[in-house]
Amino acid sequence: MSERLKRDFFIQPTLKVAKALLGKNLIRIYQGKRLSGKIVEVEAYIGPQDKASHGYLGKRTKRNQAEFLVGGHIYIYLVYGMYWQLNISTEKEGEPTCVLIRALEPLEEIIDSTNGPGKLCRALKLNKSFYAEDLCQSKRIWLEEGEKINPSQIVKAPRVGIDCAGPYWSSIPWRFYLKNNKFVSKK
DNA sequence: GTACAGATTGAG
DNA sequence: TCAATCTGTACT
Repeated sequence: MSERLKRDFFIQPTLKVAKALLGKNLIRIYQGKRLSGKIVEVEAYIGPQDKASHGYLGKRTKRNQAEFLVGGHIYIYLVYGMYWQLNISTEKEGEPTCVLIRALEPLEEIIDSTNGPGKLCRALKLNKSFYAEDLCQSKRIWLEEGEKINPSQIVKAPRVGIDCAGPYWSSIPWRFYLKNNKFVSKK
C-alpha cells in the first residue's frame, strides 16, 4: 500500500503533472472491491491557450466547470453519447487545465480492457456521479504512488482525436506514454 | 422549444 | 473508412 497523492502534486504545472502521473496507480473502490491500474498514457489540456481544450479562451460553462477547479478534482465528460473521458484538473482554481487519462495497465480486479479513454471508464465503472470528485478526499477513488518511471521511458507524441482543432494544435506533443507498454492505446 | 457538436470505438 | 448514439450547450 502506497501513499496517496496530495494536493501539492496536482497544483504543479500541467505538463509536469502529466508526465509525473505516468506510473502512478489509480485506485477505485467498487462494491467493496479494489479496482486499480497503473497510468500508462495521458494527455495535457492547457486551457486558454489550447484550442482543443474545453476551456479555450477562458470559456467557462456548466459542462466544463470542473476543469477550472483546483488540481486534484475529476473532470469527467461524456462524448459521442456513449463514452466517458476521465480527466484530472490541475493547477490552481480558475485555471482551465487538466490531464486526460487515456490508458491504464490493469493491476487489481480489472477484467475489461483499459487501453483507451472510453474503455478505461467502463472498466472502472466511472460515470457522471464522479463529476468534480476530489481525489485528495474521496473514499472511492484516488491516486497512489506507483512504479518509479525513468524519464527515458516517457514518450512524447501528438494528441489524438482532436484534428478539428487545426493542424497546429493537433500536432503539439502533449501526449505522454510509457515506452513499449502494450496497454497504451493504439494508433 | 430545437439544433448541433463532440478529447471514441469497433465493425466492415 | 465510417456510422452509432445522446447529453449539455447555444440559440430562437
